[in-house]
Amino acid sequence: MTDSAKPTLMVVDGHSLAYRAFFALPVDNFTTKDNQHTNAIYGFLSMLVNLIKAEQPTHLAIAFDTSRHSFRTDEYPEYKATRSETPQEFRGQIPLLQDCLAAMSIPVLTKEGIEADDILATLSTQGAEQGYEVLVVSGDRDTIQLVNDEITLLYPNVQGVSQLKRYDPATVRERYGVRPEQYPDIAALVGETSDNLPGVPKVGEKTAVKWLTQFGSLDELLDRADEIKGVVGGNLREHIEDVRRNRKLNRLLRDVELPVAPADLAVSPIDAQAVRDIFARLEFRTLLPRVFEAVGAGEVADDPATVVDLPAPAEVAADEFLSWAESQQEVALRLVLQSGAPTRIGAATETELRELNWNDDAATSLRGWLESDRPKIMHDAKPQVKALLRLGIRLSGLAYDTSLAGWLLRPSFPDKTLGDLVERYLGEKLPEADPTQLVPETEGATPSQEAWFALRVAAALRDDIPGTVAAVLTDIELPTLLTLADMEVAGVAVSHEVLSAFSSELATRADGIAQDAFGIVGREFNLGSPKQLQEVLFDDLQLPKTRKTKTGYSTDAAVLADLQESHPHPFLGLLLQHREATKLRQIIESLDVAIGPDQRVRTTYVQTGSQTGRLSSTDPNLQNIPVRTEESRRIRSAFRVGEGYEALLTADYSQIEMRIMAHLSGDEGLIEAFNSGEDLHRFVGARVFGVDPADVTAAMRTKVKAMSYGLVYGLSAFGLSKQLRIEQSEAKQLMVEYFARFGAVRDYLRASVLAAREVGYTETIYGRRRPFPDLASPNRVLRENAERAALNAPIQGSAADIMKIALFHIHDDLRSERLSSRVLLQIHDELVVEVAPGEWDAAERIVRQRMGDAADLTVPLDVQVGRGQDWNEAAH
DNA sequence: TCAAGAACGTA
DNA sequence: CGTACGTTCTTGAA
Repeated sequence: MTDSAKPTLMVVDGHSLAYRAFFALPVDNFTTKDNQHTNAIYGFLSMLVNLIKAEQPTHLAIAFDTSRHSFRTDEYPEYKATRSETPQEFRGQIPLLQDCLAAMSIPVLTKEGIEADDILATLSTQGAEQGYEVLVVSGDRDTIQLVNDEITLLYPNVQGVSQLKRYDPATVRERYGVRPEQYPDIAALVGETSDNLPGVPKVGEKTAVKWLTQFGSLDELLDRADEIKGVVGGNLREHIEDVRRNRKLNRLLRDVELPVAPADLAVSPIDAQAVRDIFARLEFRTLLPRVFEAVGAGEVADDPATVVDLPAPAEVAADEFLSWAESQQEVALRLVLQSGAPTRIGAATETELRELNWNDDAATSLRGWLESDRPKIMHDAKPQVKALLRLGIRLSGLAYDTSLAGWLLRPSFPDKTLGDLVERYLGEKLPEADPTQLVPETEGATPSQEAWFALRVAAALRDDIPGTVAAVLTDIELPTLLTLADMEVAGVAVSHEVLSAFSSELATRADGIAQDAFGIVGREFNLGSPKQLQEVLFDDLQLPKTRKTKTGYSTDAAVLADLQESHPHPFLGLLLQHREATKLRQIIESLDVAIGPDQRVRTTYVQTGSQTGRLSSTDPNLQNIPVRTEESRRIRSAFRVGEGYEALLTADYSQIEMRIMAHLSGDEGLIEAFNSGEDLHRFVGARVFGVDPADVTAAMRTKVKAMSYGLVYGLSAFGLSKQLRIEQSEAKQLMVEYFARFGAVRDYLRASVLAAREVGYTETIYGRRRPFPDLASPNRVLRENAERAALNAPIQGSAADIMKIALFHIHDDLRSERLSSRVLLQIHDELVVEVAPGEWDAAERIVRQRMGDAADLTVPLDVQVGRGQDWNEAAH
């Protein structure tokens, strides 16, 4: 059908399609480390690449509007006047998008006072006349008028920019019932709300089409308007001038003077390096190969980004490796592990790669160098450090960890693998063996090659990372990493006997409760299924519907408690008890299977696991072992002192976040509270309620306590009222009283969010940063969520910093004093230490001193220490 | 088999 | 309509 010899001209309305992409793609996933939004750019380019690949245009141009001002607004100032202002986040992306297009050698066309669609109309008309197959890509319906046998319109679906609908004359007739050139007549009659062009009231597409068919043309219709009967006829006669105006404005200009003709738009080779540079800046990784693929395979082969010249690794003997490593200023190091043991070791400088199999001989030869302070760069060092520790080798000289550095730079998008970082910071591809193939087609990188990549990523990161953040890496994170490695290798002793006894007790109880519950309901069902539970609650038992969730109605504990209050029912109590028993059992079960042959449980701390600087703990998570209820603490009593040790020591910071708040806000009342030695909530309660500290009742204390804690999270009167189960007005009043006494706290919180909006990130006391692009979001929900998180981040993050500093100092002190006592667990503001016989006093001294002195705040850091044979006992 | 959602444990 | 996490289970789609 199409003449393959015919050249294809594709003209695109850049503005309208980028705008659609802007709303289609979540901004969260498209924000660079310096808070540049890129969703519109990415969405547009992604669509363009698909188009180029599918349509193979020989000639291509993208047109943009210059501003909202055009000859149409001159003629009719209200034109498009109702459109809300385009968000700043969108407008800022247009110049960058144009830079991308320039790098891809795609002409960008604009003309002052002319809209993109007029440029499209002019070029497509010229193209059709000059024998091109023309494709118009636009999200503006006015371009339908351009469609003819030579010109096809590609129009985005409602879903977004990924799907484009093809309009040729037949499709237009099918969809709108008229020939393409008649579409503007319809639009003139119906009007276009988005352009603020009102049409004839009560006239929709159907009527318009009927009239046009009847009268043959718009002019004819308007001339004989008095022939139309009824209300619509009157409306038409009344709005006849509007229709003429609409028709005038929606006619696209086909004779705009342009500096280029279709022939000048021939697709030309892209500037691979320029594309790589700007994509690196915008942090596009997956797009790069797609662009190269779309523009032709020839370009890909020549492209250094996908085919990096890997230096060849030199296989050496251990002693050779050693003498080479010792002669280098700084090397990157990589150990390949299998089941937690090294199998191969590689190292690299910028130009030289050395590697060998790991064996006893290698261990003997390399131990000295590994344990020396000679600087070593690694990626995700912790597992490798642990592997060496298990062999009795204590790695030292860890100078850089690219995984940690990447996380510090962008804590919200952890680039997990070295490959991720290589793509982001080098714009290259780390060769990876296909894990799904037994005999991979592509070779993966060897350990020294991976080290070589890590070395170069480290260099790139060192350029990017701000000074204070770099200090957090060296002064806090790297020493913490080495400490965590020891803690993870040590593990904590857990008694299977204690756990399994409790577990079977709970199983029996859960079964009993379930039977009772089934008795009440009259049938058996799965209590753990929210779906079945809803049937029972709202159908069988006829209880009122609760808060909605995405999939139905909530049955969470808070909701059930409310329900129990308003509509008491024995089933509800049983359900809650059943939940509690089964939950505890689950936790016990997962803990039990994690107990190793030496009776110890080993967690993995994920150092890059949070956006605030906290650690997270997985497999199993030892940071969420129950503690709230007396019964649940039986689980903690299964964590006990290990063989050869004397006691467990627990040490926790009391109210560290409120202390940081006092420090950061400088609130004199709060500072006094902490210096007075009085119980914090009692002191605050006395101030807020205007009574003597001795006269603060339990209820008063509960209220100010909730308020104080809530502050750190950015609570609202609504949230506070819900938490305390009091009227919203009372909660509001409580907040007013609170801030009347502790106003500097509110001032600080406000100022800190404001400052974060200015610079785009928050900072802890030590300079750890967390970006918050959404603080500038026009979307209220997003913005307010960001505000609460931004308010919390410096506080939670500073607490995390302080604990890390205390932690590695304690670890280092215990080692340097040649003590066998060791830190086992960190639970955000608490440490668990296993104390060796005779070392209690020394251990306690070190812990108290290092935790108390970890930071120099305007208020003291209070540390509570406990001792016991198990974790529960030690907590007292 | 996998992903999403609900629920719930901790600080 | 209060921050930060991880795990378990169910469910529905693949």
